Amino acid sequence: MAFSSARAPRAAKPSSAPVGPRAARGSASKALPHSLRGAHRLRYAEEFAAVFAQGSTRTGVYFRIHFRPNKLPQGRLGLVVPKRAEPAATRRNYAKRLIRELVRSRLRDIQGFDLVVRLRKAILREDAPLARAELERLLGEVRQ
RNA sequence: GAAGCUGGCCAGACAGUCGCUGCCAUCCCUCGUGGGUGGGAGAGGAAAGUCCGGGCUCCGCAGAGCAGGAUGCCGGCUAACGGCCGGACGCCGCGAGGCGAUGGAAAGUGCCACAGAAAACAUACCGCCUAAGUCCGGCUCGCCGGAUUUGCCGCCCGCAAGGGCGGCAAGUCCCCCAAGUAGAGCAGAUGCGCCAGUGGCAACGCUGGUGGCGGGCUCGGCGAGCCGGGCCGGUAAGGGUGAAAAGGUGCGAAGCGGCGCAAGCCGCUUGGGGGCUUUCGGCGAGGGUGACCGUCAGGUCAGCCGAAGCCAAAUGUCACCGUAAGAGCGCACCGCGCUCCUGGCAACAGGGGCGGCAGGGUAAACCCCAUCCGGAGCAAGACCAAGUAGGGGAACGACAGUGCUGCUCGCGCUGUUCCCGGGUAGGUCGCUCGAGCGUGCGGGCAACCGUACGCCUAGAGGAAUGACUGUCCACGACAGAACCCGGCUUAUCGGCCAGCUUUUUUC
Repeated sequence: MAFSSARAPRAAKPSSAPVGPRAARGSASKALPHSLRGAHRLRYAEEFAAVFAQGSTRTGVYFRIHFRPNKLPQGRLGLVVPKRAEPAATRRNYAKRLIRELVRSRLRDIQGFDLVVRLRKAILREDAPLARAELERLLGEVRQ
């Protein structure tokens, strides 16, 4: 099970978690937020665990997404790219970039949600459009 | 030009838009894991495998022995190395060059496919030899009795008692014999015998019959001799195999074989052990000399002489063995071993001399030898905040457990008592200025070293380099930092540069 990513979960303390919320104001001044900086990320193991435990799930060929309302003005993204799905480090990085780029352009769809995207199958470079379309479809289901 | 060899370098480029992570400057706020603006930086030659070596950090430092691991031609470089450089040697390549864990195989153990008698030294096997022994087979020759006791039967002699002869059965013995245990059967009318007839005075015949004896033939038993084979025994040379079975090659001479009319040419061989022995030599009971010691019996040491006998033995000689046959040599070179000289720091190379040519390979098989090796690793480790009883020090110390890489000894810890006050992935540091990079100069064949000047070149922490658009080209491989260096190995699209080699003037 996803060694590289599962490392974090255990530790995060509950007390330190709820700091992020306020940051959203700065970006809120802009019409469309395109940034995926600190406030838009899931950082702690407890946050991941909460999404897995309480969120909804949609599954496709390449991805499985978990999401849950977070009572914040912005959406937050977490990635799980297991070594089992993609053994080569280079292509694992490629998959993360692909996901981040796509989510960044669709930030509005996940506003107010914590989202975890989990890779299920290696994405070959020539299959990228397929994977991209699938992720867009899955993201579309978040708000329903 | 083409084909190659070696070394080095690059790792799509440019522009725009939207994004990501640090850094610097500045600004804003709800003051922190926040945000805005500007500037500048942002993966690799392998970042990989984690295979070596080191730095750094903590732990241990009480060691000793055994075990274990690594390395393995020589010299140098280096912080260190299993790396690099230079050299030596071996192999490969026409060559530039490439490859090589390259100490020891007379310390021991093991292994050596197939083939082969045999794969390691001692045999066994084939082959060869074979006196005696033993077994089997063949051929030839010989033998298949005698004496005696008892019983029975037959015949003869005698009036009878009884005696004689022969046969059979059982038993005993062996003077003699190479053998006597075992004989059985068949045929034939001729040698003997017997019967009948007949001739003759007789000796002696003739004719016919008979199958008793001898002889013949067949089978059988036994013995001897010879031959052959097996076992046992001996065995030096030889044994188409194989990567390898104990040196090789050349010339001359000799011999044999083949080819050729011949001259001549070609091929093969020139081995093996053994007996005897002169001289020289060794051992040798003992004798004698000198020195020393001594309890005066002798002892020790060093020379000398030395009977019988034994050993060794070049050479000589003698036959013998093997080979299709015969000859039963000589010289030289290479290799090998020992030794000396020269050159080299050394590995090693060159040369000279001597030699009874005696000993397969494998050590990335165990092993032996030499050298080196404390453990764990940045989740090391340090600090801070918040927070529960985990930790540290000292003293004592029997058992048990446990730690010190493994084992043994040994030492420590867990244990008890007393004292101290804070473990952990939440954060900060460690975290990138370093055995650093570039250029020049100097030293060195080189690896590398020294020096001057210049430069700062990722530091993330769910983890940063991407997406889209356009243009161009040789159409883009392998692949993503996680404490840091030096190496090795592996993966890899294409291309560039330098030096060199071969072929050579057109492939």
